Amino acid sequence: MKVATWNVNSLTARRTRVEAYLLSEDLDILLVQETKQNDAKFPFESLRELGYEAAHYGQGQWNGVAIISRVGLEEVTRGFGDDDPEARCIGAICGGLQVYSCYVPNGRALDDPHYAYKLRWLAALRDLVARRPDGQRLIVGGDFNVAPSDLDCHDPSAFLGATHVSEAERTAVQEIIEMGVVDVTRHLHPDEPCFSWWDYRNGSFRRGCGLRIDLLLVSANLLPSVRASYVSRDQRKGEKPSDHAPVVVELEPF
DNA sequence: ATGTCACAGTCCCTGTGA
Repeated sequence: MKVATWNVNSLTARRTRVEAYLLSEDLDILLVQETKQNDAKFPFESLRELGYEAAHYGQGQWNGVAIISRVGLEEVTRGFGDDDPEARCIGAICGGLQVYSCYVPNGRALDDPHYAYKLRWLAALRDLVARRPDGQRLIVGGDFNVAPSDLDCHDPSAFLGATHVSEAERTAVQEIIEMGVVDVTRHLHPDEPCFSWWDYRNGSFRRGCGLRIDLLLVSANLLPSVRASYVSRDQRKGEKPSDHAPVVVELEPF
């Protein structure tokens, strides 16, 4: 079983790339963020021809999250069941896994109301993880817009006073992890940066100036099944890349 | 180097968000 998360920065602009990646990577489940399209535009038909079902929570030109699966897709949930007005979380049961695709608010700046919204949003996600049923196999994947530690940032000194690295954001992510999930890429690669995002500007990718902000949080009961986790860096290369690369986890059958 | 994308509307440029 192979599961990936990918902020595609517009599925309209990235559809061909996403479809090619599903096949080349032989994915069972892809958790997508920033589709930036409404449900009417989502390529359900095209994905079906490739053997995938999909569920989409779209919001016009902003946000938008999806789950693409070839191992079943049931019990789809949109949002947290609270009053979040933005399309940032979709859940489903696929192949015996409860999966969520999450697009955590950016925050913009520490003194911006969007930053407070980001912290509230992460607290709501923590509560969602906390109240899962005993024994559930859970994967929460997405663009967290938080670099959990300094190893996840190419230049921590350049980010002083910025979002993505603040103590409150890191604490909020840590509080989710304390609910019994594991940041699986970091768990398997304790010393490598494993960046997943590089700014389009400044030749950031070429210069290695990235962040690790796309995470796969897997419930601890899945750890014995975990075989590998890695970043598909090649997807940041070539024609019209997203500014994010996909992050993958491979699981043995359970 | 405030250096790139993608989107929608003001519609072939500009403002916004990332």
